[in-house]
Amino acid sequence: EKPQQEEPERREAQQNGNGVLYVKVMTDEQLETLRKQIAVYATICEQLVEMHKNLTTQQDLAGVRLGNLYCDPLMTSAGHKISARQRWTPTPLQLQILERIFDQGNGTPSKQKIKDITTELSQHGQISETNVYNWFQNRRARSKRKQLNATSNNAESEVETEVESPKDKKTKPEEFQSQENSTPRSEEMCFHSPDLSPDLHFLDQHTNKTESIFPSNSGLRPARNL
Amino acid sequence: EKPQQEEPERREAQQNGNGVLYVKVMTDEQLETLRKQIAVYATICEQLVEMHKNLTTQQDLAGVRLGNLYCDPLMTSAGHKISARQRWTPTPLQLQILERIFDQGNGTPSKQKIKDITTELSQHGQISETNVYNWFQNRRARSKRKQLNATSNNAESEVETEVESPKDKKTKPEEFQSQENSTPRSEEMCFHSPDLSPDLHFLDQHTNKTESIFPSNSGLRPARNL
DNA sequence: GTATTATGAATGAACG
DNA sequence: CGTTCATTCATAATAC
Repeated sequence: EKPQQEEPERREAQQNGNGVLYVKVMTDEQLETLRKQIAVYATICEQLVEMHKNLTTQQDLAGVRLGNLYCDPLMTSAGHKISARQRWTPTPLQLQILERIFDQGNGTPSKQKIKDITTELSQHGQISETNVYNWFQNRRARSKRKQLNATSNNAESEVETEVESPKDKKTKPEEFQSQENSTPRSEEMCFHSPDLSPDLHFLDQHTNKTESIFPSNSGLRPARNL
Repeated sequence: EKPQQEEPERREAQQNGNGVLYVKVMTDEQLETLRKQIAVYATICEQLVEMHKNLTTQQDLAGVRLGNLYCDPLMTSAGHKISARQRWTPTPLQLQILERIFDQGNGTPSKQKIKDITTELSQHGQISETNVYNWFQNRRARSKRKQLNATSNNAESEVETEVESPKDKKTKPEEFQSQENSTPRSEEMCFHSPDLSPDLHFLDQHTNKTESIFPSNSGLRPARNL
């Protein structure tokens, strides 16, 4: 079942300085549908959270654990090898905080700073100072590499004027290499709003300005009730 | 009840052969971002629903089996492909060249080398330096792993444990190394079960049709693993 | 269609 | 700090 306006191929060539930039094209209706879907999800999530809160006031969830109780499917024959995760993985909340700190630009977290951050983050999950230190090291290095890559093969900035400037955590240099995967893993999923809307912008191909798809303040935050 | 936000007019006139078609324009990157955001919501919703079910039924969590039941009204519609590519796939020709270079033993793909190779390969299909870099990384890593596995197979008797290998080099005594949340608080609650309640009808009161503009199989699939 | 495998990409940690 | 390694995840390709 599909929307009425049809066009199998909806790529359109758009000229920029360097040649052809491929963009996706949506109709108004499709956009509206999309917007609604997101809004619905947002609302549902909030309601479910609310529901959950009500329920948990009477019941503690200490027992809830996603154990590897079922053993490791990969090691069935080997038997007693319980694979423990050996590398730290930041929870979404931790990541969010880290990113925020990183974005504040104070590039070099001092020793003391690391300690503080670690303390704060440890409230949201297991973490060590080493983890924090490494994270900043990696974050900086990769950010820089991306920047270099971007400037080297792209002299022209067509979409720029983005909200973010110094950190560009999502600026994707190549148009055909659009991975940039910050895909949330389900194990790390939690209730926090996945940071919707603020960074989403449409490209105005005529004025070279960007504008947000949705109004930033009311946009995807229905929040009321179903 | 419909999320209430008024969208200022952001139409753009775009010429096509048949006249003026009003469309929205997104870059690949923007589309990808959007898609991920929705996916996050979808996953969160599933987890919340699951949690809610667990709580309301006072069910012992150890016994919760997850069915691969997909009942996502938002995602199951047949969409058309808006977003095409997600990951680079080398053409046979490119692969051939890459393998040849790899076999030459100069296991060190220097930065400049990468550039050259990329340039060469781009004549046979779309490719970026990152792709080349990743390819060599992966190629080397997997080659090495195979080697290790092969030699350890010699020992026999013990059934293969796969991940475990006599690689002491990296073993660093990390005192605070660990992952799993030992104290789940409500914000961090995570569930692995991809089971979605069949009787959730998200869109019912918003629209009658449940269509998605995204292909159901290309990324909005909320659950991590099938 | 569904399950499995191969492999591109992301990333925490280590090295120099 | 920049680079590299090791591990993990998601998905294209493929088998069933």
